[in-house]
Amino acid sequence: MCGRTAQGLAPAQIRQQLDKTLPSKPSDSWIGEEKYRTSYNVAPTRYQPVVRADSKTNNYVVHMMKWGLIPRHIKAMPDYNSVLKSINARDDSLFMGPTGKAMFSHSKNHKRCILLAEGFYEWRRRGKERTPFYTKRRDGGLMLMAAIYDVAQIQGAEEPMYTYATITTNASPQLDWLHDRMPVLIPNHDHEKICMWLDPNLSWNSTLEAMLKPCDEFMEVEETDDSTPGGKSIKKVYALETYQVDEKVNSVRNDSPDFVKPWISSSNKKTLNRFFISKGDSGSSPAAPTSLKADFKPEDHSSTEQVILKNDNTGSIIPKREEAEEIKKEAVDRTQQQVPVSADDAQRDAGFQEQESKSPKREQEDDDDGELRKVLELSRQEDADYEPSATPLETTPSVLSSPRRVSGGSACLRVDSEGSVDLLEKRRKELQQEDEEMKKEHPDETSKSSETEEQEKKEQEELEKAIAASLNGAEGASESIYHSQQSVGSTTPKKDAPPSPTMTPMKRKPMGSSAAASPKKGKSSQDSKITSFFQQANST
DNA sequence: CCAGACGTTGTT
DNA sequence: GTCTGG
DNA sequence: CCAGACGTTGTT
DNA sequence: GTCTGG
Repeated sequence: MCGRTAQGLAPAQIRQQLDKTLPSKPSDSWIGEEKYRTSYNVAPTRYQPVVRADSKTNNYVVHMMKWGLIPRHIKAMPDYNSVLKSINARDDSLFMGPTGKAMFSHSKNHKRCILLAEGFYEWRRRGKERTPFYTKRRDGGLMLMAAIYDVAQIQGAEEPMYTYATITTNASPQLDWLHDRMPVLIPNHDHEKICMWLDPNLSWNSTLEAMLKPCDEFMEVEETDDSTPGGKSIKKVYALETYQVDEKVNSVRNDSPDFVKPWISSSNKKTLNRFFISKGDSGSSPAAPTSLKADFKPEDHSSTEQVILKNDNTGSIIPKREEAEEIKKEAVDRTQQQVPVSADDAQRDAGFQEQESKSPKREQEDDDDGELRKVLELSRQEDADYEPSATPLETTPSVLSSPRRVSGGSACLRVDSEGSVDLLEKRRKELQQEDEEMKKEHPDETSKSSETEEQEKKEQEELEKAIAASLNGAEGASESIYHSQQSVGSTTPKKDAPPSPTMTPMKRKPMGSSAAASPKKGKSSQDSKITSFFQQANST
């Protein structure tokens, strides 16, 4: 996960954002600034700006580092695969549990840093199909991705090599439709946490450990209440928004500001259309976020809902009927010509084009908008009784509360008490047993056909959620958390925290005692590669 | 003491 | 480098 | 992370 | 399939 990021800000803009974000003003020095290139398609092995503490100047510095952690004791250039495998560090690898890991110990104690990204890409997988989605902060602020770095003296290289790895954790309930992992984010306005994370003299402790959880940040937005004309209220929405983007982002050779803008795929158009034809709705439509209470003004960075829904400060994010046509049209136009929609965007786009002027032109969108126009035409007719769908996602909470989702769980991995692994193991066995019993009692439900059916249904729900996210930013996702109040990943540092019933499926076994119980897979070839990774160092 | 491991993701 | 296992 | 390449010998 | 390149 999290193998691609975006950072389209100019250095001056990054500095400006940083001033707002860091507890103290960072030093003006930006190590390796000449390596910086704005890019909306940042892949592993590329240099990116991270913030770290500089113990010499006792200040924060921005430092261009290479994505893919190479530990300090590596002396020879590691092979390609090894580097690739170190672009992320799992949060549970950092815990000092019964099976503490050696590899990251130096970094986690003394070399924590923050990657300065604007957002990250994630590919949603459905079978062999991969669809890129982009996730960014709703307020357009910097996305502070928790990371660790290290300095390696590679034989033959003149300069010491600064490399980093972002830390991953379980996906939040708002994002787990997309993927089961996500980067650990540090809340932009929590100076204390930022300060602690960057403190090189602060060794690993429970407070730091508690930061390693899925993003559960919400931000307040003002909404106008249609049922009470003129009335305004404060609503909390998830701090991140996610939407589908252009598949051109797949290839790292491509780069464009368009990659971080919403993109409606033709396969989604049909489903999209259903939202607009949604019928049988009351007049109580959810309102739009009109102004953000956070420090970042919406006009600082293009905000998706403004872009797509042409938010006009009068309130409703759900378009009035006549507006709906224009919105849909605009969506078409965007997929077709991808016009910059705000002055800020235009400015940024211009800057980007200037920077990338010599890069080959990407081919014009070959979209079959004719088909979409037909669909829209159709919708216009069927649309006589168009009413905005209050919550297109009303059907989706079942996804979150589905029993299947409950099986497994890894949250208690972050608990470092003795016996936590046993607890986990126990819980896991319980769940497995439940699964077995389910199969016995309802063999039909577990039969392949109905399973496939269920899968398809789930996928459809997810698709709708994805599209809703595409249209409404995090609006839809935030809706779902109201229904499942428990925040999945917000594990307390408490030692005996029981597994949460809403935990996401466990994809990985705990290491150590329990892992020893199951026979290891035959991956000797890989082992030898791993070994070579670490031995290259010591051999010289 | 020395030897050996040390990573992630995606598959199903 | 640093931790575990023998 | 995804896309794209993936070979040798002998000749000038 | 597997490896490298970006």
